[in-house]
Amino acid sequence: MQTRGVETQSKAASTEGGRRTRDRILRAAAELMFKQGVAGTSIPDVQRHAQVSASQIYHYFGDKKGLTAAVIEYQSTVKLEQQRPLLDNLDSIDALREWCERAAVRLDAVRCAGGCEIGSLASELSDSDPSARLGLAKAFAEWQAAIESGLTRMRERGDLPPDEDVAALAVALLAAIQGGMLLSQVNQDATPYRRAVNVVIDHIADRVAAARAVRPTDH
Amino acid sequence: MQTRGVETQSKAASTEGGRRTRDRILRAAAELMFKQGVAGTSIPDVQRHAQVSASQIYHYFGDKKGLTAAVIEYQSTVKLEQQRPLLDNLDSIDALREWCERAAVRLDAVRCAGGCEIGSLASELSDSDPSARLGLAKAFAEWQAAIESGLTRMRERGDLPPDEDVAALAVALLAAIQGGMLLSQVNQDATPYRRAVNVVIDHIADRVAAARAVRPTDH
DNA sequence: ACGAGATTGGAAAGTCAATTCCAATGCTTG
DNA sequence: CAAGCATTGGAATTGACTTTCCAATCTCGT
Repeated sequence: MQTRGVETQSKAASTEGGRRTRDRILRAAAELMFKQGVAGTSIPDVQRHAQVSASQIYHYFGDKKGLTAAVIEYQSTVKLEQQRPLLDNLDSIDALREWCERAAVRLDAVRCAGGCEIGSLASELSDSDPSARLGLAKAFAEWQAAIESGLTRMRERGDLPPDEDVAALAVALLAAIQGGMLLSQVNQDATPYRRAVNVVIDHIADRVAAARAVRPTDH
Repeated sequence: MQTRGVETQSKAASTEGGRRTRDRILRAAAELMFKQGVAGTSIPDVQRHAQVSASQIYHYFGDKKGLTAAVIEYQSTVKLEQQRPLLDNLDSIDALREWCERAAVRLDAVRCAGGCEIGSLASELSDSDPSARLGLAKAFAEWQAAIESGLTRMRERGDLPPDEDVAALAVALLAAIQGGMLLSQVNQDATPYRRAVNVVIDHIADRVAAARAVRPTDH
């Protein structure tokens, strides 16, 4: 429980029905804000999509900013949870490739619409909504930490050179994912994403090879 | 002169004064849309900033979509022109580093606000405005072509292996730039951008080393 | 069953944006 | 200079959106 300033805070639901309503609103808002952007999503839009009245939205989320904040938190946790099994085991080249390819398949499925759920929100809100920016920074940090943790294990295991800057590699991979998704979104084709990500992973693979060269046969 | 559909087209100015007005509007709109996003920039905003009346904007650009399209074209050409001398000579590791570092310095100067002029527009408009998407895709394509062209020269010169996939490297660098700028924007710190870009350039440098290994002493 | 708080519907206020319109002024060309 | 088009100012229209408000209705513990 952090100290909050004047910011609006969303209220939890007390009853079962309320919980379902709140959830319905959140899901609808998340979907719409992803597909049309935050500014492009009006409260009436959310009302229609979630089949609720305006008062319900304002009851649970205070105002649009509160709803947006809730959507950010929702998307962050959802994306993290979806990838949890993979995210916790990014300690091999194959695992990295598998994880990134999973995202590529999703891109294909939606014709690259929307790009990254978090990235799109970040681009739209970072400069205008400081508290949103913090939430998004946290989401990216968790992602980065997951990658870095896997790379660190590889380094400890000797798959990467002892002096390898795994933090830089993690940032580079995250950037490749975000930038790749943006390029794919603009081109409506997942190829740029795949290329960008694969180049970075190739680079990591080269580092693995470099580590092997020093300790040729360890396992 | 391309075949246009129902799209609004911006009208050129006939008089000198008109030209200056049109320019003032364009510059103001570009700046505001960059700093606040397209949706966050209203026509009255542009009016105030450019010191013009509403009719002048509608006179020269038809409607907001037309103004947005003009801004996209404007930003594309401006960014390209700004970097022209560097862009045309991206045929060495040093040149690549210099070019990317130039952007990093700009990021520092604005505390990473706004990210990339083109990237931000791309993220906001790609899914909602098809013709904007095309314009942005073109801008990215020109950038990618410039990088690829430099890398191709390096390959022809023997600085890169003959079978090196320079298109993939170019996309990867562009993605690192875009993704890195996004991460830097969210974190209000240019470090992520620098790390992401440097990792990719390091990778290219490794490839140069690989090419040298095959033809040790050529020059 | 009763009362408090939770939840809901829907109207209404207030704001602001996009766009249109028309009248006025300026410039250019014959 | 006079007609004609370019340019400009500013009001008016229209519509949408955010948010508030109040009067129901519902739920739940006691």
